[in-house]
Amino acid sequence: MKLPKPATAQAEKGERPRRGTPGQTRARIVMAAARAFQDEGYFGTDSNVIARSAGYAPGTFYKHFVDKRQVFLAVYADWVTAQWAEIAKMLESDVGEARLAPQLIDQLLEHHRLWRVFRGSLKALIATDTEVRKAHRTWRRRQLKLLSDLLGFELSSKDALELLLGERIADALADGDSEALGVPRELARKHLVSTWTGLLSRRKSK
Amino acid sequence: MKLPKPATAQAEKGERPRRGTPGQTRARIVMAAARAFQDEGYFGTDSNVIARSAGYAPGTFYKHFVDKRQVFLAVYADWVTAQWAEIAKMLESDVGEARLAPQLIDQLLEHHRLWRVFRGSLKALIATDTEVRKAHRTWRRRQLKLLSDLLGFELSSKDALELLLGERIADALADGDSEALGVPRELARKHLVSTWTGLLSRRKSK
Amino acid sequence: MKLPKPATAQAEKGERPRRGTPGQTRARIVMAAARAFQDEGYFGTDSNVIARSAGYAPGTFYKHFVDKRQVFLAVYADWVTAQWAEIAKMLESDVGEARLAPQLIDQLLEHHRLWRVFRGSLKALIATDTEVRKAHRTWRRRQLKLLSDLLGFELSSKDALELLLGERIADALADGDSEALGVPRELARKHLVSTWTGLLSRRKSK
Amino acid sequence: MKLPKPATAQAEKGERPRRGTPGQTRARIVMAAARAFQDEGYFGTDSNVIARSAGYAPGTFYKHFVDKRQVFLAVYADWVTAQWAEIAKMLESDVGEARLAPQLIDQLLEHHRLWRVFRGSLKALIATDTEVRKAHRTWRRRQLKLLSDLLGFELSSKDALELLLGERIADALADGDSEALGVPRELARKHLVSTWTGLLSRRKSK
DNA sequence: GATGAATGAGACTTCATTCAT
DNA sequence: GATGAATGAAGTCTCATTCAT
Repeated sequence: MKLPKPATAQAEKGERPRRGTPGQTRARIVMAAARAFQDEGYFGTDSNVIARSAGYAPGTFYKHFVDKRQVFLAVYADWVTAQWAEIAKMLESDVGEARLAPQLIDQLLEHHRLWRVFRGSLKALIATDTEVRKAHRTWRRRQLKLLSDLLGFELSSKDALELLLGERIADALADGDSEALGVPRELARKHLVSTWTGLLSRRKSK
Repeated sequence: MKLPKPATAQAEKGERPRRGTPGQTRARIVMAAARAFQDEGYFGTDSNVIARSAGYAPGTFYKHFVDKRQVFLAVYADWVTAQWAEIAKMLESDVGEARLAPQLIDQLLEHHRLWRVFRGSLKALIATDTEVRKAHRTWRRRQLKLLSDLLGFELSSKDALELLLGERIADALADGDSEALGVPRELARKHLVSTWTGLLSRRKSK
Repeated sequence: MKLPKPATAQAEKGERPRRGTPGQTRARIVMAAARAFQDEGYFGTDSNVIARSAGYAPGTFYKHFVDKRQVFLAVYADWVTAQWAEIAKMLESDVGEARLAPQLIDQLLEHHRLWRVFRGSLKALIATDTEVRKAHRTWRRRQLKLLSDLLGFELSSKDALELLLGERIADALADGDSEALGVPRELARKHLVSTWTGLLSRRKSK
Repeated sequence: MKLPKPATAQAEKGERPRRGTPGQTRARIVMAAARAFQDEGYFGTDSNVIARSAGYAPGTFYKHFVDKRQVFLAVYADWVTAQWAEIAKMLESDVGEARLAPQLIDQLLEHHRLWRVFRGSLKALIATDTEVRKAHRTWRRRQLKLLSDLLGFELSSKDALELLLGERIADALADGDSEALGVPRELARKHLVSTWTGLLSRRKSK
């Protein structure tokens, strides 16, 4: 199973618009939206700001997305896609077995740290917005499938639980929740590393 | 250490408003807000609706809360308080050791299920709103302290991590995230029960 | 059968707002809307303009009408109501039989002249908007009933046809359509007068 | 006097666009606009939709019409032209005198029924838009002239009034207004037929 | 002649908040 | 303490129109 390239790949950064292809424009808007959602949260920005900060007029936004929620879904798709692209790359590289799990975890943590605010909005939307919830479940299933493919074996429901926990811990570390409880970052990190070490040790040749 | 009574305790249900004590009015508004936040989420309701559904005029809302965020904080406080009151009660009751952990966990899960949407909003606000974030951290510390008191021993950071995980799993179960990953509810529940069984077994007489 | 008083009756003209009763505010907005619809047509104004010209902020408009269409319906109701109030008054006055029909017709023509643009919008909305169409039909039935009551006999379908024609001629005169065809205003007027003379002659004592 | 052929005559149906003569393109856009105006009304469609549904890009629309109002005028012209072409054809055919009037009326009614929504928009625009009003009056005069030509005698202003009434009745039937008043369709139709029978009986040989 | 991406003013509507009563 | 009418800034979205290709 292959995840699509993040749409933003098409938007050469630093570029200004003025009559681009729909794909580029869309990608620039998604990038701007990602930034905005991360800076102010979904409920803290608006489509006009997103369009302008991508270098476009408000109307352009709605030529590419039927409503605000749709950019959110697009950003979400990019987020998942980008993360799994990195994971896949690491798994396919020839980093020594011992160093692989820490590396994966560090990238997981970093990713969640960078997208902390976005993920806050995501949680709120999953709870209220049916369409976002549906998208979220779909991504879940795909992630599981993808990881099975990458590891070369079927994941048990125990594995899936560990995966889920991993993500939640990453979130907790990202928003400083664990520190508030006096859990040292390193402890949490170790927990994650050991979980994944187990997972990775079982993988088939590649 | 003692957590305050949930403010809503003051609002005898079924009561109609009209010139109550400030405390009663406030409590009624908090209750109405809780319902609204749970039904539509923080970003899906408005202060006028909350006031009206509590039986008051919009202005009354602002006599008791300087802004919308403050009711949210009040609801949050109630939420934490109510949950810990239940936990404390269970720990203080003489339920047999063996049945205590499952009972605690079931109440935890139920609590998160009932407040799923509210917790979605909470996540979003923690990520964007400094004041909510601060409140969240304060509650965290108090929870830890409270549990120590209840159990009669100092919690290690490992314990704290387990606690954190427990909450996150409860959230995951509440919003159906685990099902999407094919994790049977029972598996997750068992994980929680075993964690808490360990915790409880170490407690000092009371 | 009695038609309700036009809501605008409540709005003492020339008055400025600042905390009125809902009824007064609503009435002022309806009056402003009527003016706006008459000056620029339904599609030529907007709710903000209407609110401002009634002396209110945009939000106030939506406290009284769920959307723009609803003011239109309110203006429409006022229009019909006002016209029939005048008709009823004339029929109940003791103007000599001979002078009654001309007087009625002149008021009909004047009324349509004054509301020419509004009636244009009405036609467009009847054709496109289900809710307006429904309202229109309801008013139709009430008008017929009311006239029967006023005249003291049941109207035949032939009478109803004449009524309909009368209104359409009034419209045609109002928008200058008859002049364009070289139909002298007086000719059309006479036609109407003779129709109504017949109608009136049959009425029961009262 | 001769009315121009409806422009749409140039657009062979079923044809796809792409580099046609200006006339064909224009005609296709007019056809698409007619459909749109009839389906959603003038205020319910937009120029982009019209262009696309004619098979062109938005820009093409503005190559052929300086603004939205101009297509409306073109559709209007087509509407009148098409109707009078049919009337002329009937008058020139050798249908028996007795069957001519009913046939004319039925086509009149059908025509108005088919264009009900369009005519609603027309009414609104006549009331608000000077240019449309001017066009309307011009058409009126031409219709009168044309009918004189076809009948072979000068129409009196009484005749013109009957004509006007006929059209208004056709409108009333088309939008169900007469039914709402309990006027049976057949009654209205008979009224029209008898008017036209009179008119036709006076015509000079041809 | 045709394209279609882009525009931006502006319409509709919402909602947190105020304040005179 | 309570009211609720009023506010107005701001957000979502539309659409007639332009213009570089």
